[in-house]
Amino acid sequence: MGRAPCCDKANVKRGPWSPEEDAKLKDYIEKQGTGGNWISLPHKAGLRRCGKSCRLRWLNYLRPNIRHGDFTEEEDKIICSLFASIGSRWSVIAAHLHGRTDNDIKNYWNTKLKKKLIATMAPPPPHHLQAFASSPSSPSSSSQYNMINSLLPYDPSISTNQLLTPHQGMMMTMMGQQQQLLYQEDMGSLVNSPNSNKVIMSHQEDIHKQSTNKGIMLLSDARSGSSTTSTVTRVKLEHNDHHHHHEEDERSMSSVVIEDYGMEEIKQLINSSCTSSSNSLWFDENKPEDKFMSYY
DNA sequence: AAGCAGGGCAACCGCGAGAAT
DNA sequence: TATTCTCGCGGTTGCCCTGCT
Repeated sequence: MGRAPCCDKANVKRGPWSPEEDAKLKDYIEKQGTGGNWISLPHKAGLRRCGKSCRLRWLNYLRPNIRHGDFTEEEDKIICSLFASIGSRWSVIAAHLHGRTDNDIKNYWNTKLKKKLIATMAPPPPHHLQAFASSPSSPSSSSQYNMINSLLPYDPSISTNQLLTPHQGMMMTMMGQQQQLLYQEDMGSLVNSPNSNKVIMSHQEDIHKQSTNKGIMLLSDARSGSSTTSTVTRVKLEHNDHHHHHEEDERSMSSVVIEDYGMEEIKQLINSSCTSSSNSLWFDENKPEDKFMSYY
């Protein structure tokens, strides 16, 4: 059984807000407050709107001290740094940017900042690029390096070192929420898993269960099937044997396929660049166990 | 001038979490 | 303890504007 709708959709107005509606809502909230109940607010305020719509309109547009447009470089830094460390938790990022809304930041990231970041990186071929693990510790291009250095650090309270080290724990805290791990025996059949979190949770078990497989680890966004957010972003050798029984296999597979740019790819760009400027913290290609452990 | 494509942004949708009952 | 309700969040959609042909 589905969830009951929050309002009678047939009797509420949808679409863009008129100045009159804005004025009604603003006036009501300024005088009465929200009363802690957005569902009943529109009726009290004389609006034929869904409570959720009112809330969104107030939070993203009408409430005092909202700023729109013209993100500063400093704000870019903050957004990129936080995105690299916590992912797409826009509300948290917004909390660090006075007067900005999560929606604004999300839109800004999706439409401008992400592209800006990608454009600044040395653009790899979009498909079947051999990269990353094949040269994980090589210096970034100067443009990439400069871009990232211009982005980090953003805040004395969150230093570059804090952001990047101990990198594995922090990055995997983030990735544990956002990414999935899949094991594929065949690189030609890469697919996204609908059970990403479970895969993360049971990762260690799977290592043992699948210890006989020559697997690769696939990382991608776990949240949606959107082409912009869940594209296969990175395939990297999964060192599936902690006891180094398959070193030959590993050597033969030490390469990465980047299928497309998605959210995770951007994070990787940010972080791989960060690591380049801090002595390659992602993993040490000479330590196979690091290839795996860094994703925990 | 008209049609088209792409970008930007406001708004909507559905879900999870926590509070209330 | 179970169920219902509400809020808040992130992802997605669709409209409008602008630039190009």
